[in-house]
Amino acid sequence: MEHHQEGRCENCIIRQLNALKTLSKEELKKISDSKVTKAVKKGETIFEEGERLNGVFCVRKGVSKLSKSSENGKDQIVKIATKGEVLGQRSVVTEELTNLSAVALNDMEMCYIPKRLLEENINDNSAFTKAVLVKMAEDLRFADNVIVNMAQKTVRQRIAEILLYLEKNFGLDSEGYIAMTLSREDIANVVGTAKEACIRMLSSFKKEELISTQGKRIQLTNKKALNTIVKGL
Amino acid sequence: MEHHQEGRCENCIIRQLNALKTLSKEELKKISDSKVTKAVKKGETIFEEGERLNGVFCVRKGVSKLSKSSENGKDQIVKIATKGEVLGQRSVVTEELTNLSAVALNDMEMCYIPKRLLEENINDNSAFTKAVLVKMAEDLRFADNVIVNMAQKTVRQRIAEILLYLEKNFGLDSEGYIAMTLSREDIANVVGTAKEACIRMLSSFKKEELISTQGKRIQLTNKKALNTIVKGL
DNA sequence: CTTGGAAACTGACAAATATCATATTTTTTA
DNA sequence: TAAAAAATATGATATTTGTCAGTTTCCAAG
Repeated sequence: MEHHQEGRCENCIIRQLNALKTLSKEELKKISDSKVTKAVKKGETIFEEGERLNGVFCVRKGVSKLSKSSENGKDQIVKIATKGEVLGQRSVVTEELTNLSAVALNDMEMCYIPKRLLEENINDNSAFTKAVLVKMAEDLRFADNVIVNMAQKTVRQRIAEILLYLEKNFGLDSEGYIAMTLSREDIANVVGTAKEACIRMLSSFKKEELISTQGKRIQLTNKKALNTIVKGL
Repeated sequence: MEHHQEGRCENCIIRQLNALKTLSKEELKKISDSKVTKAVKKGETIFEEGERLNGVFCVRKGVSKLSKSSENGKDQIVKIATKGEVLGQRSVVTEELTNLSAVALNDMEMCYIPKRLLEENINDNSAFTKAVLVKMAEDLRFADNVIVNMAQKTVRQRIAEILLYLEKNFGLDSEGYIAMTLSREDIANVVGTAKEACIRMLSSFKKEELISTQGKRIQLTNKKALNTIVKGL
């Protein structure tokens, strides 16, 4: 990972999205002075399960997957984090080792903010703490929903769901394909199934004319039907 | 549900376990004066998915299941909450409708603390906010682990796991059975499978002499083997 | 007690998913 | 651009899990 100083927190786009927005100009200045901007290339690891984190990473650009490997060696992607998301918050809050690994899905740019700068705010600035809390509460709700989906929905339903999710969150490229491409294996690791089962289901969707593909790019051609599948009909 | 004033927050046992421990005597007094103690009988609903909560529930006694129903009508139990747990925190923090339903698994006793009393502290008392935050961070880590288990482990592994979990968390009764009895259906709803599959797996464990049962009570007779199963061998 | 209803259990079968083997296509790199 | 590597695709088969249709056991109310 390459490091270089650059940009001011006061002007940071992601400030609109995360808890930093509750901080005053002076507080931000302080953080800005010690934060480090890092560029991470596609495929590189940002941190790994079990590491001790001494700070958090704000995603400025690019997309990262947060995953955990189970005893049998398979990876489970728990979350896909994009611009404005903060990685490693939980470990910093609880002072525990990381529970998840973070890997860049494309070229990324992120700010590393050392823990000690945040600790002051978490301990004394309740507006900041509350903003972090609200974010975590939302993450928890999201996680609970994922649990229900994993437990109660079929692979077919879950794959339909992630396709709609990807299009909704990343939009389309100039040719109408979902702007974010995940490998079939990553898709499988998000929905918790085998790579082959995932590929097969995509083929089936293709035959049913719900999607079309070009290489790893996917286009949703019948969203209404996909939505119906998600609901289990 | 029956309501009656009773007990002081200053003396509350659960104060040791949750964020209330960060509050001063005066702040606790204030809460104590407006909180309401409620008795909830086995099977009764504490709140239901989609309700607006105007406060939180501290569990003083008994056990509750937190569940969410999926589109196909099945229930998924996301968490089992016991003494010291606070229900409804997330909805109060985010000002959203509840995401989960809470139902008593046995006779319970809980304190209802109106939202407005907590809001003051969440907004101004950063030690309190941080305590709530840390708790939520732990819940989130737990939830991420559940996602991985659901996605990557077999029903056999997950049932072995919940049996060990129940024994570890609730201990044994006088005859060596797990002190907390869940119906087979509830167990199925925790591990995300059909009731029949759950019953069959328990029968199989019985034949393999890993457990023995009496009615709905379960005794673990070979924990080492159960642990091995959880790890996938 | 006894008895009616719920919960637990079992069997048979269907459907979904995993696994292994291999072919084909796409992407990367030399 | 060709060769190598990686990703995608598909077939065959085994395993797991779900569903439906019952029977048996348990337990609480009368």
